[in-house]
Amino acid sequence: MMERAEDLGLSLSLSSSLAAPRTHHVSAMLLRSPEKRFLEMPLLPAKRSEVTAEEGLLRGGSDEEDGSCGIDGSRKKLRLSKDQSAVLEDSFREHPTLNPRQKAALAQQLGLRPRQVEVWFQNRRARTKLKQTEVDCEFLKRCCETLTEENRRLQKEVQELRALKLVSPHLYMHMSPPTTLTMCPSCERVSSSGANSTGAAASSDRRAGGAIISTAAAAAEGAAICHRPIAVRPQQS
DNA sequence: AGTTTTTCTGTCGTTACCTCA
DNA sequence: GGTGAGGTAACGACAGAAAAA
Repeated sequence: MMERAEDLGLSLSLSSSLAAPRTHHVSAMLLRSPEKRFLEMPLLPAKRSEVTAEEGLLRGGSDEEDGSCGIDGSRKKLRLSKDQSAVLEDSFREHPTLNPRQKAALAQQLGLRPRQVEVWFQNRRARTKLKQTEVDCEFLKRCCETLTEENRRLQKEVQELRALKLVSPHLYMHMSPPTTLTMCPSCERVSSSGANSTGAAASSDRRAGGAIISTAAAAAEGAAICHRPIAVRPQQS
């Protein structure tokens, strides 16, 4: 609450009551988004860069303070310096989420507004998640290929055994037929090693811990166990 | 102690600016 | 110089948790 007040003076968009920010956001949105603006305020300029300085103030006010707003009210896009990015990256590696104190300290250290640091972390988390999703996707694709290949191999084996049965039944009789093609019981959570992991780590949205847990990593544990048939074992009768 | 309201902070989806090929 | 793609800062909407009333 108190730390939140630090932001207050710097960004109007973070004002405190629920109703106020909402209405403020709405007006900001109307000024910012061409489509919605068209729906409700068709006379306003169509592009953000065409928004006047007065409207720029309505939009948030804080831009004025850091000089990121042009004379015409258009907001110049801030490009973080390499040093700033490096510090933020380091900080992110240390803790992907910031408490208000850390945020303020970081902002001060970098000469940015706390809101900017906050946004940077939000975007950084989003990027990390996106990347992880891509990795997960790639991994699952490979799993699928492996399973397909395995399936193909086993089907072939079955065909061969059937052929053998037809050609030389007596020989076949000596080797007891495979009774079952059993999938790993870990699918049913019986495995000793990774039984719990698949479900438990299914979600990669972990707020409190801050750590992003890979779904693929979780799946990997499960998959490594369950996609492999335990045995096609002749059963002694 | 339980309920409602407020505040804060997270994700998600999107926009728009900027750079580069 | 114009253009499209990709990266990313910034934003609004919304949800959920915690604190306050």
